[in-house]
Amino acid sequence: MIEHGLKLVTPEQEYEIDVAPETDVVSEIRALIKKHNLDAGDKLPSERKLSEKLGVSRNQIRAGIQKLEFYGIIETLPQSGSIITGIGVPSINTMMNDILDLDTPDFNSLVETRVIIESHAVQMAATRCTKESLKQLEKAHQNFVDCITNGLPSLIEDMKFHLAIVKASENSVLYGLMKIIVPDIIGHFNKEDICDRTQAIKLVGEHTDIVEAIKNKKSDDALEALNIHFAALRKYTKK
Amino acid sequence: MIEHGLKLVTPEQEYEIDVAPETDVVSEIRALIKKHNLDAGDKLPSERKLSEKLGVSRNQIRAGIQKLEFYGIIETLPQSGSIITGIGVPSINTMMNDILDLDTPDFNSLVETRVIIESHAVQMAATRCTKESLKQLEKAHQNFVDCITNGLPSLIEDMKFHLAIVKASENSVLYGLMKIIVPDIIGHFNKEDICDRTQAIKLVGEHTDIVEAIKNKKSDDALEALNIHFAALRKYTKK
DNA sequence: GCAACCAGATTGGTAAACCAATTCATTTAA
DNA sequence: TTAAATGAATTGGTTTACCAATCTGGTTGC
Repeated sequence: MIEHGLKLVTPEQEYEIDVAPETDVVSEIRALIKKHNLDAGDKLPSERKLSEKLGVSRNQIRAGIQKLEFYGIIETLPQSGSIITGIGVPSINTMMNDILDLDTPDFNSLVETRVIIESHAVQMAATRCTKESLKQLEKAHQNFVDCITNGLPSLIEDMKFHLAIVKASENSVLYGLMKIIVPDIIGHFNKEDICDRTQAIKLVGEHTDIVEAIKNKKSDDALEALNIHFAALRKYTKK
Repeated sequence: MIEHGLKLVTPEQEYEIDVAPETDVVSEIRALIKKHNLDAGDKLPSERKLSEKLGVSRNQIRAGIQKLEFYGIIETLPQSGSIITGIGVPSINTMMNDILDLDTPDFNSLVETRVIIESHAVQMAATRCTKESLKQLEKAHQNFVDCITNGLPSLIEDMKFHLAIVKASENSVLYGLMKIIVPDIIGHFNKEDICDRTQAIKLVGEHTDIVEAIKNKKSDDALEALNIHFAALRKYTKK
């Protein structure tokens, strides 16, 4: 059964890459979001309005919205409307469970993969990150620090920081994959509910080291700083 | 605009991991596929039949089928029915374009990411692959060899082989991510249409080296063999 | 015997009507 | 003046019925 997941296509068939159906409803809606500068939390026009505005049936609008919802870009509330979440990350939990036959996407695989991605990303970031993504990285770092100093839950901000690292790698695919993984990481950590003040402060220092290394274009230092960061983190989770 | 992709959630909210709605239609259909031992090419029962059988409205059935179709698990033909493709890999092309605002998911990022994933996977496979996944790897290798010797297009089988390597790493997440990437790799390579007999034979040798290294649990050798393989491949694509 | 053909049943796709929950402006009572 | 109450309008969700393409199986004509 599982092997079916491996089968890409029978050899004699031509492999058809599904090129997007062009003026797709999804694209239209996305364009509309962009055009109206809709932010996270804003409401989308009602399905009927969209149906009329885009000149397609409400069914198609609904299909598009459902897809967007699956992506995690919007969330639709019954009898109320669809709002923009700005999350935009499908959880690999459900996705993997649907695509593969994974019974339990194990945490070790998750962490292992995360370490692989970030280890490369941090070096790539140090060698080639742009001014813009560096700025975003520092901003994410600052947000994390603020969270810690104010005693607020910092897990999300922590992941955002790490996401910013991968983004700074300027590798769009790697960034995309990281985005797919992140919700699962957060989910697993949330279960264990890690929150230790002294540890948190240590994390800030480690984050700072990483940022500094990237800023100074020291690829090796960045990797080392990341490894230190992960070592602490790993020991902490291996309880 | 793009930054929205980074926003996971506003700090004050609780992060809600979407646990699957249990007896989802998708799961039911998947269970049905498994139960009836449906293979690729087989037809799914009609929407109406499914609706009656599962005791839910046809709309829900349609939604589930659409999701399955998005996953690439099934394909639905108008006025005919839905057939099982067995592909089961969503194209990151459309997905990334929808999730992020990537205008052009660049090929370099794709290859770079692939190299990263496989480099680790091949080592992990050498150290910890099971008898079962090793068997699958060898089978995939044999399929590729057959394709080459028969002069058939081998790109798909090639990717299946590499997929089998990652699967042998016994890291489910890494395997999942690889599956997401593969269609795009195939798509890009298809455009360039690489098919050189002498090159192909060389590829077979390189594949063999990789398999042997994994079989002998030689992690370093496996990585080296993979690097050689990629070096040739890269030079070839860098035209 | 065999191929072409032609209805009727079946399919996924679509549109419209309906439902219940929510929203929101207006009214009403304190 | 303010806050609770109300009801019409609006929302997403669901059901229903219908459409056109397809498939199926038997019949017809050669």
